[in-house]
Amino acid sequence: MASVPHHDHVNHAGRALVGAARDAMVAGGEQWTDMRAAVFESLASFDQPASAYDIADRVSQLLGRRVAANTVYRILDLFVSKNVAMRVESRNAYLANAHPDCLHDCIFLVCDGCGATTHVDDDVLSNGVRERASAAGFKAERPVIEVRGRCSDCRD
Amino acid sequence: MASVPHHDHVNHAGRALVGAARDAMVAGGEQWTDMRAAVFESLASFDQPASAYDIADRVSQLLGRRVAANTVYRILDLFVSKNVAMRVESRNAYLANAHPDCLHDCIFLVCDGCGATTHVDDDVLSNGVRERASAAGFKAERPVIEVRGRCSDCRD
DNA sequence: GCTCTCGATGAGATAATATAACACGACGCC
DNA sequence: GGCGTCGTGTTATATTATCTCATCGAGAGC
Repeated sequence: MASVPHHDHVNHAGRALVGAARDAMVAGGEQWTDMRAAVFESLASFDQPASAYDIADRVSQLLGRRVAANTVYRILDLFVSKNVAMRVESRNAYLANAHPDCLHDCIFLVCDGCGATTHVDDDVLSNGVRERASAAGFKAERPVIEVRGRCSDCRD
Repeated sequence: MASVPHHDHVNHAGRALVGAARDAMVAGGEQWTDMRAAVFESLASFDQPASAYDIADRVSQLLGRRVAANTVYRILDLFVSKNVAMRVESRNAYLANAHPDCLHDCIFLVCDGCGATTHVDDDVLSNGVRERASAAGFKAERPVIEVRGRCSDCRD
């Protein structure tokens, strides 16, 4: 598989992930409030893309009080804009970003069997998509590349 | 721009488009009922991706009676499965397919200014995405490549 | 300390998108 | 006629997303 581009970022995990998210937010001029921390932790605690409502439930549990969806949406939108979370369009769901510090157009492999979603980067491909858009006179702002299919565990 | 792959299909328009859709459906072993024709015509009458509810409204108008969303969804799902329509995931909306007879993974350029969505094909890119998925042990079934941005009319 | 403003959150309502459950009629087949 | 399948109608409900306005606290300027 020598031809496949690799990714050698540190993949922040657990509390380190939270720290990386906080740093990225602060670096972007945003506050890191308790609520935002709670939303991020909840988001990161899923092993699959989570809907805003899933997250709202988990945040509510975490904080011991009811947190409304719109609070969660506001924060998720902010996270996405700061590259701390990513939205999986074809599932209307969100993922924590393991390396917010580095900017890629990412490619999601979304398993229709188990829902697991893996995230790969391939700048050659994503630049190709951007170039293809430019060639059509289009100013690419946010490429969305997601592949629906079956992960290795869920193939027949 | 000689390096950009082209597309030389006949782009069916108007009634010819409807005919192509009907043929594709029939070829796929599906019926072409009045309701399906009405949904397809309504879909094709939009110059932008249309939501199922937009379509339901237009079908209702066309038929002079109330047609419920789920009827439209059923038919749209069928259309998508037969490649007669396509779903734009990042807008929760649908487009008629101008050449149902030929199968591509398509790339949508979705303008966040005016909503216009153009459809390009680039088998080199889409195969690249499929290969990238395979390399990760993933069985690609439906690649989704959509680019959010600004069309040439809506750039600053 | 006081007040002003601003950003963050709370609360409730509502909109927009999508699916479920079940009934009914048309049609083909036996 | 009796049965099965397919397409649609009808109603209800689930899920996702946004809007509006109120409140609260931190910091700036005085």
